Amino acid sequence: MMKEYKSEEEFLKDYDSSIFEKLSMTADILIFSVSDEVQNNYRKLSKKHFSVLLVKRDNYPFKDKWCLPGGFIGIDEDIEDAAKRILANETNLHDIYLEQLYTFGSPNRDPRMRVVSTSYMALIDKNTLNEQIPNNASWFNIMALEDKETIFVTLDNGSEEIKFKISKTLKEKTTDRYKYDILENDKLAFDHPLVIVSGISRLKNKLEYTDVVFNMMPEYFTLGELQQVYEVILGKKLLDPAFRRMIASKVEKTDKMQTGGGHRPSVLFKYKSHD
Amino acid sequence: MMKEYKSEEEFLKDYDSSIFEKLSMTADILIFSVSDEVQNNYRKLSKKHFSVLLVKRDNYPFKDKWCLPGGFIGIDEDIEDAAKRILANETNLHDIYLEQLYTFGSPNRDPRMRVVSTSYMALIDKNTLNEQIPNNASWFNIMALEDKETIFVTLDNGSEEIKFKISKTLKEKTTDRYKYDILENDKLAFDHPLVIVSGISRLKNKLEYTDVVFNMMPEYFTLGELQQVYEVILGKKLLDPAFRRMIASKVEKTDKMQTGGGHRPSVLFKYKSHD
DNA sequence: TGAATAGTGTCTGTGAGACAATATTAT
DNA sequence: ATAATATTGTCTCACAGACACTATTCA
Repeated sequence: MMKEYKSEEEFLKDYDSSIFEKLSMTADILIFSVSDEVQNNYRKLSKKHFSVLLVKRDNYPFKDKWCLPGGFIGIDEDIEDAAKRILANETNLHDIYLEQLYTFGSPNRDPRMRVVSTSYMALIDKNTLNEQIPNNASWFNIMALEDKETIFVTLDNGSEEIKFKISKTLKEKTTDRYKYDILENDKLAFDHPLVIVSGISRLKNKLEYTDVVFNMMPEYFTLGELQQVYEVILGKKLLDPAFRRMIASKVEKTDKMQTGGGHRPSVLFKYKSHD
Repeated sequence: MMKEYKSEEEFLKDYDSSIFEKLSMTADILIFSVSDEVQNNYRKLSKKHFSVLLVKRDNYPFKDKWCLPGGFIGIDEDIEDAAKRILANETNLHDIYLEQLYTFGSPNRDPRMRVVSTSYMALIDKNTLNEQIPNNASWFNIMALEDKETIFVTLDNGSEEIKFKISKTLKEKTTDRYKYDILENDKLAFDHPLVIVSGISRLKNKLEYTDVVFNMMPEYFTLGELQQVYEVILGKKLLDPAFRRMIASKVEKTDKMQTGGGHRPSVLFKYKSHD
């Protein structure tokens, strides 16, 4: 028989929080950015890559595999604060664009015990990274190919290549939501291939209807560079005039010019808020 | 000094999962639907309302306040499975549209202890509810008014009215993401006003670019009814011809007609997948 | 007949896709 | 001069907003 309490205070004094078995939580962060490839042809622009920061695990479980920067959430720590803490650990950056993505809660994600993980996406401009990233961390360029039912992803940091394959199945006919399953994966720990794929998908969508891209850009940029960033994340070429029309209201022309390439100089723009 | 392990198996055998303090997790579900208001004028259509299912708490904490259907997640239970279990508890429905929304993780959401909650949104067609909902549950019609910085919500189940007020602040200039804070709230438990508001916002967005609305419709419906559902959720009137153009590719005319109102009969349509 | 809803026609403006054309630089 | 990128012009087509008009029912 349940005891009758007269007030909330009385109830809380008595409350035994151990009646439900508790679990551990982590926050994992997709730190996305854009990298420039060194270019020797003096005429050509340096090619841009879409990239993500991974960390090599130096401990079990999944020792020597790569994973997303992450960590356990403190018992009195807000989840988003935990994400910020982890982000600052890796990059020493603060006040960064950070968005909660999805909470992964399959019972056997982690071989140690029950761990639920909330994933976040951070968008950074690499130029603001004045400090070095930690030894065990590395930027991987992302190449993703996608057909109706499969996603092929290759991550490349210049010396190592990580490939994995994900199947996608429409969850229901009324939406564009997919259930993702790992088909092939050697080098990534946990279910992080799923986290990466869902993050890429979210970012692609956000590019189309928000201004998030400017979180990955320096203060001044050319429209050509900006277009390249869109193209490399969306994975498709865009038409110049259409792109410029689309972006026109979001940017502001400055009196600075980008010169030095063996071609017509380009006006430098900056982000203009408001719409 | 950390012990050196030779293999993952060896490591796991030794692993002590108690080194991090664990926490509790719940799943809370926004069960959205559409209700018909009884209508006595034989000519008029019955007015539709956007509605959500709430449960009256019969226990501390927040005794006698209303809250979203929810419950603790079992130590070996997938979060989404927990959400389905809770949904079935309240409605006895299965195979329902269910979407993860957001994970709320402020340290003091729950006065008992640290509880992180993942919220889900379920969309149902009330006509498929053959069983009664539980005694302590009730459908509330949603009326939401919104200006630049505040959201006023009134929930009404016919005999009781719940009002609350939320402030919204743009998180950053590059997106349309808002930080919500509760300004006034008497009758709802926990941070559920925030959950409700973020769910409404998500649903509004989804209406515009997916077919989720059909999860709330019966198999056969008139375009007038369908338009009313859009209008009542979006909180604005739509123009008939524009609405019909927009919806045309998603529905299929049937040979059934809706008659009996004091006005021209209406063709019954059904959802047509593909696009 | 009239209130109420169902359904269509059409004008206009906006904006995206497509392609062509011109402009400017360093070597 | 030439390769490479920067930038603009313009035609067409699709589509959304707006408003007007016609159709059909039942008390």
